[in-house]
Amino acid sequence: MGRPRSFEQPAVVAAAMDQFWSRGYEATSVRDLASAMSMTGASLYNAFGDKRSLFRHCLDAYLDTYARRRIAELDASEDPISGIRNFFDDLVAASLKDRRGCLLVNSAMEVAPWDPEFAELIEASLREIEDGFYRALERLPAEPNRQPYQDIRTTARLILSAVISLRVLARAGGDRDRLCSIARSAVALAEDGHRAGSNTVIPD
Amino acid sequence: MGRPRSFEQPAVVAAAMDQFWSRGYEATSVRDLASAMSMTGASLYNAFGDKRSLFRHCLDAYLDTYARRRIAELDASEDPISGIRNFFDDLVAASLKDRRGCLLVNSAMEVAPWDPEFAELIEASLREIEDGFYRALERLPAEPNRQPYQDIRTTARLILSAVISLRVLARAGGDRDRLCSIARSAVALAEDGHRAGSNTVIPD
DNA sequence: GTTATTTTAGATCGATCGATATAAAACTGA
DNA sequence: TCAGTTTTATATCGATCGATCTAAAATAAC
Repeated sequence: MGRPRSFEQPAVVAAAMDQFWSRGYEATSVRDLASAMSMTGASLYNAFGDKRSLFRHCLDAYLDTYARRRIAELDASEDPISGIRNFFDDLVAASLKDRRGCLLVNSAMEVAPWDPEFAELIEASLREIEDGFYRALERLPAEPNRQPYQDIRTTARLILSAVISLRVLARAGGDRDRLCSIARSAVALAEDGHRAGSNTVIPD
Repeated sequence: MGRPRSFEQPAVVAAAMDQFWSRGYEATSVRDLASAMSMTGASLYNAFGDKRSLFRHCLDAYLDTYARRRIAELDASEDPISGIRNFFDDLVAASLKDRRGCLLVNSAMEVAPWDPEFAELIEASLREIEDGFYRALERLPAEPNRQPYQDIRTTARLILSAVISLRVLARAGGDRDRLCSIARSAVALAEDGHRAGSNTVIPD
């Protein structure tokens, strides 16, 4: 069986994830990673293959720890509207406390354009989040003072786009007002239904 | 006077801008830049100081060539609503043709968190765009079938956030439907007024 | 205890990073 | 024509990049 490992995989992956999250993929060196993980470079390569594979582990861990956790809470919410409101309350609070933004969105910008495999994973993950909003909107009963949704899928996409811009502005240093404005508009979108779609944009 | 320069500044800055736009700041090497600009590294350093200063020139050129041009067109539009619609029509078309996204948004993600001076410039530039939407909304006359705006500033911010998420998804490979959904919702926001803001998010 | 296997630690690989030193080349003004 | 000035091209600086090699350390199986 050989010599046992002196590190715990979840802990060192979390440490690596923090580095990628803060600095991005390119700007994080293997030595930065090894230092943050309290490992030597040789152990890192032995355990994870290379920098790219380690990043894959980190992205998976991020999705399980953060993104899917929030979606699961949304699915478990009794009232979909308050579920979405809680989602954004949590998102705004977390984004103000931690200015690194969202590893998934950061990677969509930096990694996806140059790595088709990661692009596919990121696209699928964004779709997972979108689907979470879709399921929440589906659960909404028709109410007299709410307009019927023109297209639940479109509304879910708009709520996802609110998440994205909120995360971008959070990383870029946007203040509380900006983040709350976006969060409020996303919640209002879910509450009121939306009237977008009546005017075509770019028919070609 | 000495030997005259054998390059034209606007042309080589545009070439450098394309590199930063495609690959980002960190992943673009000085050799990449020199090659794209058809200059030697020495000439590059002689003319622009260092990599960071060259990037500053590129960001300024981007703002003048792209961002401010669109805002100027919006200001010059006869009808503010069709001005905003044209803005997003142009944005969607450009984003589908060119998958690099927006250099300003890309830099907000990669550069702003680590460079306070660029963070300030980027924040001010985003504010410039927001102010363009603000001026357009201000020009809108009250109409019977449109709700009065609760807050023009908030609406302008939401339209800016639509621009941002549209640009992020464009760079990450989002399809036409996604981009058009966002563009439509932004135009609808301007057309209808918005009802966001009734529910407080994150009082603390 | 011995052997086999795996993980450690430290040194180091060639390549590339941003930046510069040196000197030839190309111009202006006298 | 020639001195003065600036830009050019080439070569290279020390540092760091991702990745690997060697060998010592630490375990399990026997």
